[in-house]
Amino acid sequence: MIPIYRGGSRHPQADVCVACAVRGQALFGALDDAALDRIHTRIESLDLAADAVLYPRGGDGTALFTIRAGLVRFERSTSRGDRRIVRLAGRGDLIGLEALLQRPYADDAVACTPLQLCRIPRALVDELGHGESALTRELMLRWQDALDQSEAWVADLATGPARRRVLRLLLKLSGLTEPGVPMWLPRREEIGAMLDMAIESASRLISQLRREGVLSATGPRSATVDRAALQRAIEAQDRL
Amino acid sequence: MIPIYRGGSRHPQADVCVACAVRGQALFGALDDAALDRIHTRIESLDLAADAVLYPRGGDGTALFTIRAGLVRFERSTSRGDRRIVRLAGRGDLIGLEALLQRPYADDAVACTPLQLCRIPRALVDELGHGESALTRELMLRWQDALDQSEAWVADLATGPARRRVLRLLLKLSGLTEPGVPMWLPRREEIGAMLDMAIESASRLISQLRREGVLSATGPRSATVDRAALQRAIEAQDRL
DNA sequence: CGAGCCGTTGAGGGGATTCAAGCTCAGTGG
DNA sequence: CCACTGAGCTTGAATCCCCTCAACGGCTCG
Repeated sequence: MIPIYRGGSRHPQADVCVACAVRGQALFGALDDAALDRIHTRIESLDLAADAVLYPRGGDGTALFTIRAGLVRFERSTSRGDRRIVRLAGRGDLIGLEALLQRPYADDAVACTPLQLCRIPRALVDELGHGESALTRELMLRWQDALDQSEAWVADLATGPARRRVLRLLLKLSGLTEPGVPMWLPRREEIGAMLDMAIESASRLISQLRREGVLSATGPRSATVDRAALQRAIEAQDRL
Repeated sequence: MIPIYRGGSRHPQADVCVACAVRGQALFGALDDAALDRIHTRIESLDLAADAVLYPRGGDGTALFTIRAGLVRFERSTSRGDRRIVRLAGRGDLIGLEALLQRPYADDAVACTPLQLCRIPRALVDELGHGESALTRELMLRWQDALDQSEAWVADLATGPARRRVLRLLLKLSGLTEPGVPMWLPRREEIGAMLDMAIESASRLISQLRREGVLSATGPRSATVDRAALQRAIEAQDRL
């Protein structure tokens, strides 16, 4: 586990940051240890249970968050009243960027799995941002990544017949999972909200893929996928 | 029209920029006239015909663009080989932001209508960006807007039955049109690529809406919508 | 043990696709 | 001048995919 205390003179959070597994890919990865030392007191670690709401759409953004472990989904409710999941974020992603612009959060952010986060106050980034062009560039990268993810969502998960969409969702989910550990398998209702289909359709397709050996459940909300079989299934699907 | 020459000492493009109708909402809107004077020689005006490709996905981004007039669509091709329109941009929008990150363009950008653009070299923004925190903030705003648009696309245009998606597309298109002028009406094949439906379905629904009086064609690729009737139709649709 | 949530499966109906034909219109060349 | 062509749009008919409605089983929890 992460050591909580090490050098007596340093703030515990500084050590946590230095040892952090995602630091290399996180926002402050560009900063050196000395800079980290200056900011550690402002960043707080945060744990959330699955299905907990990290922030609501419209809530005023006073902080952004780095995902150290787990999966977050972004939801909106449609004019019809039902919710639609519009994007996912995983380990290393920086979310809630709207906060930097003094804007309300654009989506509900909800934990898919148990979450480990770092909470970064808006003011902290503002302070560091002055003149710190490496940090600015890092921020823009995050924005572009999020945009890219969202557009890919349209092209991959909102296109084609139901079976194709489920297959591509499994591909994306398995990509968001570190090798070895089983993949997060959404509830049927959640698959429906991601792919715009009825829960019965989601259930039928997941069951079918289990029978085909593409998928096998390891728990109520987790599974392992046969990557090769999945790839074959997608190609077969696209050939039609 | 825009005056091309005014003060003898200034570069013609400077006058164009000062007089530009979208300057208030454009990237360099934050800059004053003096600053504009320094950069005008680097920005060039650009006109494109409908259906022309502004830049291709994967092309290396050496410039970004401000839309002065017209509509741009962003396309990707799916693994199945067919294309999918994932987002639209209109007047005042800044596009091709990836260029700032020395990244290849993420989508094909194609003109929906005749376009008037300003081409902004990447290097220019880089230079101005040093210390210029107002510009940086402006950039981040653009990024967040694009992300928001993309997520709204999922929630609005990729959700629900075909009729609902067509209605919401008309709503979005009419919102991107300045009042008075007729709205751009996509080809049926383009509607299909935006809403993931067959061209026959798109045709049937457009025809039906025309019969209902929501829509009336003013040309082969333009139409006017009855905003009130459209709103009523959407609400009726959502009530089901 | 009953209540409630979640997942599964079946039956039936409806909406969207597919296949097909015919239409208008612009451009081309006899 | 006008048939010829091809692209885009429309409409019909048949098919099929997916939704809806429904019933049922496993599971947790009060």
